Amino acid sequence: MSARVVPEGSRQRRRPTKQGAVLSERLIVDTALRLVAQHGAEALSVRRLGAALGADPSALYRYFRNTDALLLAICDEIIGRAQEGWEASGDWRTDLRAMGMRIHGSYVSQPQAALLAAHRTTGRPNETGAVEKILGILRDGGFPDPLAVRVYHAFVDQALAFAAQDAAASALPKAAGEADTEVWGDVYGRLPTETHPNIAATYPLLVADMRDSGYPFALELMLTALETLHPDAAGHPRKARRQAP
Amino acid sequence: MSARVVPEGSRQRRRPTKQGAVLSERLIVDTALRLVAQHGAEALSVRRLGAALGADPSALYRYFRNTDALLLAICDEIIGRAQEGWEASGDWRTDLRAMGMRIHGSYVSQPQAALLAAHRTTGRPNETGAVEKILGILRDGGFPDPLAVRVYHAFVDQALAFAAQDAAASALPKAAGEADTEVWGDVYGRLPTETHPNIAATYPLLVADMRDSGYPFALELMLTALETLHPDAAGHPRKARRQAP
DNA sequence: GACCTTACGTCAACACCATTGACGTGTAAA
DNA sequence: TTTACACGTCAATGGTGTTGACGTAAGGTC
Repeated sequence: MSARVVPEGSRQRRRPTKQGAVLSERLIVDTALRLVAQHGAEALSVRRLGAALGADPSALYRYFRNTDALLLAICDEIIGRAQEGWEASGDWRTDLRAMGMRIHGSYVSQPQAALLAAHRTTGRPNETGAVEKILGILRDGGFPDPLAVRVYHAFVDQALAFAAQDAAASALPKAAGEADTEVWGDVYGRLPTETHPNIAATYPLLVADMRDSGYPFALELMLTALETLHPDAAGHPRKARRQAP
Repeated sequence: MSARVVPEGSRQRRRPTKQGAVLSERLIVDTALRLVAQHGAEALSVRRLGAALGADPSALYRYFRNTDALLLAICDEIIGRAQEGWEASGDWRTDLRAMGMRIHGSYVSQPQAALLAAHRTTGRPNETGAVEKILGILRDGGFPDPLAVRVYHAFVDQALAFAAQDAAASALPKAAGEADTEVWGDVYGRLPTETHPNIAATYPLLVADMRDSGYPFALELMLTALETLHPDAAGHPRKARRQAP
């Protein structure tokens, strides 16, 4: 049972299932994404996916070695959708900002799948393509290689980490999500000045701010710091404005 | 079976299990943490925890409504440990850096609990305590309230998001984790210069850098940016050094 | 010390999960 | 037309969280 999977390229026989579906890697991934989008991350199981496809669950093992391989395929699809139609502007700040927001947005738009996907390295084409692009932005932007690599790492992990964080918030089972929201009113709103002076003093600001994602601001902070680290900033620390000089 | 759980405060009867263990919320949480530390993330299941305690697995449901409640309890313990023995130095850079690394480190040391808890708001004492401390660092450090709140949000979310990200890596089933690592050698190492010039040019640097967490550098970048945003930096953009002037 | 109440540990069962070896059918190539 | 084998199906294995029923022993009361 070791060589069960035939790679998609060399598949030839397309035998339909009892229920008439003709399976393919593509169809399976799409169905999985639809399943997750409709019924939540916990709805994704081999059995349910088999049912949604109109096939025996074990048929999936003809296409993916195990569920992990299937997950990686799903991840790559999400990464691909994030890059669709992107064009480099030539300014590294603009391009990094756009890339960050695209990655973050794409994952958050598929919260359930993002949760499964955000921490894996797939090595598939869409992923390597994204890595290549971001490294290109930094190197073409004038960052020396060792710095570019460190920045790439921090930048990508920040985008993915926040994406997962925000996706998780929207993907929580409804009960848990409401419980979390209530905590802000029930617990934080009632903390006395004596024990928690800083929370008490800033409570209205806190409640308002915590409603949105912290990523856009965190991203701007990272870009600000990168201005400082950029070789051009060495002698003449420019005022870090986006507008034309 | 609805009112199965008796809150820890009003427990009185301490009946030992067949194997002689006397259960308690505390003992269960500690045992769970030990189990994970010793045998890895995948060793934490109700059945295995029951065995480690010397009790029937279902006995746990006398103490926690479900595994989610158990993991949240574990989480509060982790937040608590992150702050143990911390003392404010008075310098906001130093204190933020220490707090960030403590939170991140503490979560990463308990990957599976971190995964569940990093995006939840518990409102329990250890959590509110941490919020209060970080807000204090920023406000005492001279950040005006609206900025302090925004920075707090970005800072905490970044620490938690990276913690979850890195925790996820160590919490992966062993096979999946190795697969991710291998991808860096098998796929990224073989990408040709023609299609992926930037990856090919920086590959050795990339491999070396991706082995560690991106968080420490991301944290330094955030601190650098905060120097720029701090009111003191307005007229005389100081050279952003940690040493004495 | 005897009695009650009931907390709580135990047992058995349920429904779900991923995975795999064996099997036979239908497809595509020869 | 024959043949090989890809691949869909079936059945079984050993894991998971969770729950209802049950009895025992612990604690409070007298």
